[in-house]
Amino acid sequence: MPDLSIDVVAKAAGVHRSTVSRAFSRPEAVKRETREHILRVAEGLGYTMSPLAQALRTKTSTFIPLIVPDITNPFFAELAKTMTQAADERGYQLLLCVTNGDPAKTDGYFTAMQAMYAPFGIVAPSTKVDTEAMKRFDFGHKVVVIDRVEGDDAVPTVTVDSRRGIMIALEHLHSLGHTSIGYVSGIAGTHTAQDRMDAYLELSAESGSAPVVLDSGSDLDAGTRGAEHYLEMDNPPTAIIAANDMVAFAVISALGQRGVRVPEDVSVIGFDGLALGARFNPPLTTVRQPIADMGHIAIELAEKQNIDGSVDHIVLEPQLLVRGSTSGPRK
Amino acid sequence: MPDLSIDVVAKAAGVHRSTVSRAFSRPEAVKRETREHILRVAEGLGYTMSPLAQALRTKTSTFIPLIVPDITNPFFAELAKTMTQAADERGYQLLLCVTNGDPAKTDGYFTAMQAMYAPFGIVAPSTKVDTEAMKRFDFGHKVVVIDRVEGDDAVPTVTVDSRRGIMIALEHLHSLGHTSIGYVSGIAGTHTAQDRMDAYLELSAESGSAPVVLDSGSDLDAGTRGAEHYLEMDNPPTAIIAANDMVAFAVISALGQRGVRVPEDVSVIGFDGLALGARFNPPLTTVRQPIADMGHIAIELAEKQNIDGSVDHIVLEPQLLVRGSTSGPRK
DNA sequence: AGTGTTATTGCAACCGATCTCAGCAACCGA
DNA sequence: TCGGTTGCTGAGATCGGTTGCAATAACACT
Repeated sequence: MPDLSIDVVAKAAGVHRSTVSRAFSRPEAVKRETREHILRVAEGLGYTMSPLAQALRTKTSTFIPLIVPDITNPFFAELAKTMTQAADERGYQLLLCVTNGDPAKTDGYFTAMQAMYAPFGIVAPSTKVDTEAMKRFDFGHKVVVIDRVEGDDAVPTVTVDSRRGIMIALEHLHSLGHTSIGYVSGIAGTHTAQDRMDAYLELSAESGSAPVVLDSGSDLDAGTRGAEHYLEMDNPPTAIIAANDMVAFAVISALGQRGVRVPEDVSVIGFDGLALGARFNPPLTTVRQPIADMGHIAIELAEKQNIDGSVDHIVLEPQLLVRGSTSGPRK
Repeated sequence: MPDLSIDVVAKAAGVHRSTVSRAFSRPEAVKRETREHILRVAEGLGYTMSPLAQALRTKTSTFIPLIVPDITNPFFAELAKTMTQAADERGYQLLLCVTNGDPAKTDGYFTAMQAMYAPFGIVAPSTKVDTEAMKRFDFGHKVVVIDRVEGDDAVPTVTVDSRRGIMIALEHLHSLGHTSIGYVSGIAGTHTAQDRMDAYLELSAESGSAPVVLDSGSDLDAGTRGAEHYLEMDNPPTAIIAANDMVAFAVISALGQRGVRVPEDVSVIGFDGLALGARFNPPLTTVRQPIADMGHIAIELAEKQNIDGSVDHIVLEPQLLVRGSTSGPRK
């Protein structure tokens, strides 16, 4: 395959470069026969335009970066999946950027994005810090964030209603007959995590029962710690709300290792609605976030902003997803 | 931030473009003072070179595509994670490409890669088909595959020794006292899946016990089907080897829903060594693949090939990772 | 026939780098 | 002092496209 530039196609079709260019990117500007002829020739040669050259010249590309802290976390993986799809439905090419929670890397990715003329970017932040970094770039105003953002209405966001989600979980548990419901938080840092926790505290108090936050630290072993705390209690709650599905998995696993059964001994409900939850043991009851919608909406918001400058803040409704990890309280 | 091209830096530093260029990409070719001066000026302006322009001119970029069928599968997620790291340790930028098993998409990605002057690519194939697609590109000879490849020694590969892995699993189970050991296969299509199955069949026969392949179909519900098959048997095996961790999860989950306990009633061992397995209920005993090594090695192989044209086939050793899903046979 | 539009296409500069080649100054030995 | 290196820098073409502008063709109308 010798280098296939626009010029060779032009020559082969007997027209000028610019005509070939137009045939591809501004079809209405070239006579139909000519265009069809060019396209046919190009096809025959197996020619495609160089996105690099295009980006360089037009100062805008179809690369759209998705910045996530950890692709290993199934939530982000599912997000990435739906976003890749949403992206190339619209002719974009998603670039996955994994920061591992390193703000320096976030910064690096931002400058890289700018250099690549990305029309916009999507950020699923690990910590509030990331959104700070964001603001240091004028690029910052072409980013949509999958989290709540504080004190900056200029950036579009899409989130799920945390309070509503916790409420749903609580209601589900109440309806099952639980009155003592604990909470295990996830990794702190995001507004979302904060919101869920706050919601739990508030709603719990409102319903008259004292909130029981199981010690969970702020690291990956939140689940384990929470489980230990549970075991040490004289009067442990009969149900546990986990800040997210991963934490729920960890809690159930840790509990299981100590001989505590779910849902027989305690009910556990997660928050996320990961597909993985269906294959957990037991299948995880959880508050489902419409992840696929989030992905699509994020891209729509970005495009919308790019066109008319509008900045929306979409809040989606979570849903209860009952599987096997909750049941009536023991005894 | 007005456009920051090499020319503005040149002007600001009072030198010619080409000197700035050299200051960055061929430091030894420019006088030290000059270089330092330029670098300082550039720094002050917050200038970085445009990877696009560079790629266009040099016909080689630092984008390296990682093509996976499904990022939602934790195995690929972990691979992606270690590869991003390995990549940017070496100054590359990993582009995650998700095919969802669609060969057409694989094709599309390949041409995109070529267009972006990727120096090489990494493919973790979902099916044998993908590697076919690969060969249609001259790019094909700058790809390393994370799987075995048949009939084409020209492409570097890195895999883990399937046979050895199954052997390890079998030995572990035997040493625990199991004699009747079943197998649940994963999604068919990759050589790896095939190899594991073959190894099971062979080794099982060699050890004198009749192989018991639990019906698992070829789709996502392999685990469920396997579990059902297990339940229907008059004399079910006392232990099960799952083709990979995800299948193991599904099997345990399905079994659990039917009241069968792991490892009390049946032992289950997986294959992969996913981090997630540690948080499963029970924590999954498994044959661990050195995923991180695979990522690094894949990149090394690619670089090596690019330099001296050598094509290696690395086969890594798997390890036993004992957690909680295996124990002695019941009764 | 003369002139004004409109539809197409060609020309050439430009995007932000790289790289070959040539120019020039300093340095070396004879 | 002069030819020969060597070291460093500038010129300018080039990578693969895009796009404003000019040129030409085609068609309509008076």
